[in-house]
This record gives sequence, C-alpha cells and structure tokens, in this order.
Amino acid sequence: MQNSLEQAVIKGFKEIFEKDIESVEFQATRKDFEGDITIVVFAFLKHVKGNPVQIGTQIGEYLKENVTEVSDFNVVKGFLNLVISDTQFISSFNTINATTNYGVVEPNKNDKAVMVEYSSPNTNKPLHLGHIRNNLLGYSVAEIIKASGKKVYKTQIINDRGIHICKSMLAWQRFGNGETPESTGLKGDKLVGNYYVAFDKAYKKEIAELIAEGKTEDEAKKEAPILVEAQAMLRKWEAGDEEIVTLWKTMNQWVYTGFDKTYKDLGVDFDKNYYESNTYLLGKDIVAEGLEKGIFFKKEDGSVWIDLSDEGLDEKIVLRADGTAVYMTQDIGTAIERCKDFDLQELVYTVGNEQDYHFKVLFLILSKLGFDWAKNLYHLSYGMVDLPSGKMKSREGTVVDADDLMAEMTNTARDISQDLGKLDGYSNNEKEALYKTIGLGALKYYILKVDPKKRILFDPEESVDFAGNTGPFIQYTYARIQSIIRKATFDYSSEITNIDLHSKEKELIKQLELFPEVIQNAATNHSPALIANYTYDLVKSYNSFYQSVPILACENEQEKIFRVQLSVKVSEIIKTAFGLLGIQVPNRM
RNA sequence: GGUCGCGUAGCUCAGCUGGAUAGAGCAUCUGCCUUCUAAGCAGACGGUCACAGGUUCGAAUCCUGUCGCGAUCACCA
Repeated sequence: MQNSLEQAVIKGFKEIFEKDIESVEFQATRKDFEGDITIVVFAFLKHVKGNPVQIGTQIGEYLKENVTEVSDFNVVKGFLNLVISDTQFISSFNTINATTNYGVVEPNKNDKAVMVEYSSPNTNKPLHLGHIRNNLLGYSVAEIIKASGKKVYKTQIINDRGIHICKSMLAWQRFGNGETPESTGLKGDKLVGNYYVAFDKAYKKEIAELIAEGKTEDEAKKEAPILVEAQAMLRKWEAGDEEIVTLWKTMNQWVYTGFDKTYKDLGVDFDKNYYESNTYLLGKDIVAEGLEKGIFFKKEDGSVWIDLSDEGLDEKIVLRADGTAVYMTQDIGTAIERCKDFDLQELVYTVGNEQDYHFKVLFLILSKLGFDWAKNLYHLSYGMVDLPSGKMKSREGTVVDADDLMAEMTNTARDISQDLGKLDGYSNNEKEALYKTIGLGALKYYILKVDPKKRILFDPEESVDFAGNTGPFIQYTYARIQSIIRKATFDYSSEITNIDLHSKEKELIKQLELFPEVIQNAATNHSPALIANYTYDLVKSYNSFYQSVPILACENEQEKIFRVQLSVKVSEIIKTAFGLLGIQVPNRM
C-alpha cells in the first residue's frame, strides 16, 4: 500500500512540479485528524520552493484523481492526510486473511545461520531472577530472528569448572554428611547452592580468625585454609584426580537435573550446549599465534597481554603467567570453535551490560587477529535486574529464586482465577495448567516489555500486575476471541468484498498490516519489547472494537462474517506474537 | 579519574531512521455487566521530556557541555 502510494506520489510530483524525488515520508495519521495515512510535505520543500499547504493540496488532488485507493484528503499545515477507501482496506484484509502464518518468514535454506547464546549458568548455585531475564531475552530474540526468516541455533556455555565449583564441592565434602537430592528431597541445584553458601560462611569465619591473629585482611583472604584447600582441589581436578572428578561429575549432574526442571518450567530450550570443561583450554594456541604476529606482547613474568590504548582502552591480559587460560582466552577459543562448527552470519551473546567492556575487547581482539567474521559478533547487552535493596547477591541470600518466583506467579494467578470463578467444567489438571500459563505470562511479559538495555527494578513486595498493560490482559483478549470462535457455528469462510467499515475495523486492519514489519524490526534490533508493545496496541484496538460493535449479534450477515474473520486473525497474531515471547495463550480464562 | 549506558506524569514504561497539541498502564476520581468472558470498555486528573547551549522549516529524538544514577577499568568468570 505504502509502496504503491510512494510510486504514485513520485510520478505525480514529476507531473506537477517537473522534479524528481527519490522517496516520500509517510506516517500514521494522528487520531485527531481525518485520514488513514499522512504524507509529510515539509520534506518536499528541498525540491520545490513554496507554501507547504499549497503543495500538499496539489499532491492530494492528484492522488484523489489518479489513485483509486485514495478516496479523500485534507491538508493541515505541512501534513497531507489521505483517506483510504473501504474497498482498499477490505482487500488488504483479505490478502492478510489468506496468508497462513502471517508475518512469519520461512528461513532460506541457503542463508547462513544465526547463533544465539544465552543463559550460560555456573553450576554452583540455582538460577535466579537475573537468569530469568537473560533466558527470556535470549530465547525470545532467537525465536524472533527465526520468524524473521533465518535459521537459528540456540546455545549456552555451561560454566561447569573452576574455583567456584570447587568451593561447593569442598563444602559438601566437609559438611555434607553424604547428603543427596534424594536423601534431602531438595532440588539438585538448590542442594549444591546451599554448599556454596556454606563455603562462604566458613571462609568468612576463617578470615575473621586470621585477622584476629594479626594478619591483614588481604593476607587473611589469601591464606584462609579452606580457600587454599579449594585451590588445591582445582589443581587436582585439572590433573584428572579420579576421586575429585567423580565428585565433580556427581554434583554437576545434580545441578543439571535441577536446571532442566527450571528451564522446562520457564519454557526455554537449547540446540547445543557447550561445556567450559571442554573449552577452557581452547584459545591458547591462538594466543601463541598472535604473540608471533606481534598482536600480543609478553610481560617479564611471562603473562601475555594486548595493548588497546590506541583504541581508547587499556591493556588486557589474555594468558596468565603460569600459562593457564583466563576468561578472555576461553572466549577467543570458543568463538573460533563455534564459527568452525557452524556457518554463521551472526553470533549473538546474551550477556548483562556489566560485561560490555569484556565483549568490546573480545570483538576487537578477534578482529585484530584477522578473523573477518568478527564483525558478525553481537553483544546483546541488557540491564541488570535490581531489587529495591540493590544488587542481588547469591552468597548473601538476597536473590529472588527462579523456581520460587514462578511458583508465586502461578499462585497469584490461581487466587485471581478462583475469585473470578469462570472455569466451570475445567478439570483440576486443566485449571493448574491454566494458572501456570497465566502466571508465567504475567512474569514474562513484565520482563520482556521493557527495552532490553534498560535496567529493571523488581520489588518482591509489589506483585506483578495482572491487569492493564500485562500478559494476562492480552491472554484474556485471546480467550475472549476463542469464546467467540466456539460460538460461531455458522460458515464464515466466504470472502467479503462489499461492506461499509466501522472506524474500529479500519483501525484494526491498519494494525494487522504492521505485523510483518514489526517482526523484522524486532529482529534487527534484537528487541522482544517491540513485539510486546505491538501486541499490546493490537489488543487495545481489538478490545475497543469488541466493546463498540456487535460481532455474533451483528444483523448484517456479511458484516458478521467479516467481524468473525477479523477476530480470528487477531487471535492468530496474538498467538504468534506471544509465541515469539515464549508466552502461551489460553482458550479460556 | 578514564570509558560506556541511562535520566519522559506520583510509580512502571512507549515514543521507529528528527515531524502535528509528547502517549499507555498502575494509583486517584466518574460512568458502563437482562447483549459475544468487566483480568474489559469509555472518560477525568496528571509532564519545564534532568539542565544549558547548538544543528534546521521543525528536536524527547541528532551534536557539545553540566548535573544525577548505574556499570566497568582484576593473572574472577
């Protein structure tokens, strides 16, 4: 529509003013004015001197005469408002209506794939609210990119080794008395997390004792026996000590079983897992190569660095003095590994903005090393989730646990649903599934509707809303439409061509027309928030329509059919859009 | 201190590559269930878009500076 109008304006401009213009600026007509689409006349003043109102009027007259879709126009200041004919709206709807999976583009088999990394947890403690944002974002961005027409691989790198893992292991050895998830009934990740906290407690106690004996704080932190022992354990692990490796495998397995449950509840999944225990040695060869090429340099103690002061950054270590890998070394290695494993056009890292600097440096290093795919790396940097009390700290127990939060949301949904009591005829299982759908819908929407880069303040005291601009509001609209569909027992499949449209119907069709563009936009901007906001606008328009006109009770048969078709299409788009956010929709609620 | 990000209604957030009188939700207040699900609809109230300059026909949006908040600048990951 916009395209053909643009061509018409370009043609008309040439006829009227004998000037060539390359593009036309459109925008949606503001509600206070008559019209459906608006051309900004100011932009033409570069090409033709004159009064914008006059120019707008001339173009408007031309369009009204030569373009059948334009039924009328008006000019306000420099804005040319065009009224689009009902016929055009109806034909546009019929095209949309005939499209299955409207808005979603099938991947082109020949295109390279996109890899989205997200979650990437440590295996020493349970997932918390921060991980929830990460998971929802990563999953949703992956789904959006997929819907925009690309092959996508979802992946995570599991941080399954290192000193922090040994801390939990050591604490379990010392204080665990052989506890297991089975013996305690605790979820595996929770059990291991408890020992991570136990380690910290013991560690702090030892530090205090050492300070009391006259050590400085720094000395005490380095010399505390339990830490020294954890370090020794890490060395044993790296040497492949059988006992330690067995314990490591056992405890990690507990954690994985726990994570699987959380991921399943959250509704996220992965196509491929990478494990740090397999990748932590990667990258060292590359560092050696880079050293030869003179990209890196060696300090006296043997550690290897890169100097990025030309780029306005600092020096950064890429290999320790003892030759072991640091975070950066690994990330260089895994990036190369992934680009070997898959033919990628983009690699998205879903990681919090506290690591902005790290990724800036990582991408720069890879580029300096001569990998031309370095330009395809993208850090999806998102803001932290903070509590009113500040940052969440697992060691201090100030975290909002992922499992607990999901359970609370489900409970709230249950309370509200039972109050409203609209679920007669549903079995208990159906009801419980619904409470989960609604509770998680509220949580996911709450988090995803916010621009990823902005930080979120989460107040556990103030529960997430279920009314207004929320997931349940949108789910509710979907359920209402399903109810209409159940009651529409007549044949509404015939194509309608000749009816007068209500302004709310036109409004809705305009919204529907935007959907494909919104998906593309959300994909390029890596922003589920754009999908959430679009869906909200669509649903608001629909509810207004629903309230203003009868649908099943409509007396005109043609209009009734059209309104049902419109409702069905809206519900399909709600379902598709929410699917991109990882949110399910209910048939009743 | 250097670098990066953020600052829009009492609160939570929209506002696309600059465009008309800056929009929603929550909260507060009014109406609307004998009609398709009231988790809804219609309306009222509420803003110096942090501040100051600049760019231009036009700036919440772009540029510069100031202030405030946050992150980061580890042989942690």
